[in-house]
Amino acid sequence: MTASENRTPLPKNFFNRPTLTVARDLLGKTLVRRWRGVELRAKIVEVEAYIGQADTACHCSKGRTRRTEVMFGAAGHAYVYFVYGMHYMLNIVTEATGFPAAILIRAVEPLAGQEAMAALRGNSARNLTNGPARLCQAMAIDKQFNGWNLTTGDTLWVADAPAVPDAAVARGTRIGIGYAAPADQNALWRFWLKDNPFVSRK
DNA sequence: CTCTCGATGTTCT
DNA sequence: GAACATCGAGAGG
Repeated sequence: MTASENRTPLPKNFFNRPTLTVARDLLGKTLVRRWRGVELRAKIVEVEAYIGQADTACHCSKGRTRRTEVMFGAAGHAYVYFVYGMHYMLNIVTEATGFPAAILIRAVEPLAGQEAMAALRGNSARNLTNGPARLCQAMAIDKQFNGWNLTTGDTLWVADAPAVPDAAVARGTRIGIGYAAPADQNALWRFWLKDNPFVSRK
């Protein structure tokens, strides 16, 4: 088995660390989804961190509600939410139980199962996985995975892959958070792989 | 390439 | 009732 075919799920301890560290280390790892007998695989190429109740960009800044409950839970679980009346977003919960934080997966690069992904997106779609809602559609990720344990290797998980060197990592501000306080809008909490064509924006 | 705009339903005020 | 961690279509350069 080559590194690109690794199925070993990242353990809870990988996610139970400072969110910015986890975000940076998630780059290059493999998102795996078993769907109707097909294994969909994609490399994580862009992420954003949402950290704690003091972060006004984070949903958890509104407190512990039915929606944000998962973020207050154990690391390594999925936080999937619905926005704009039509889009799902995939996040991974980080840090200790009781501290709300998560990482939004913003873009991935398809590695296997591209035909199924294209069918899920609608075969006329031009952009397969370069956006948080697009990748959810391409990998059949919806509300059923909210609260899903991503560390067991069942149905949806993150597989280990070789670490990405610092020279390949870029960092900037988060996207689509104009409602947040200026300091939070300016935080460099978005990470992506330099020059990767599947990143959502330049 | 850029931009503007509408879709659509859950969540919280 | 307003806002929303977005996307795709359509108009224009």
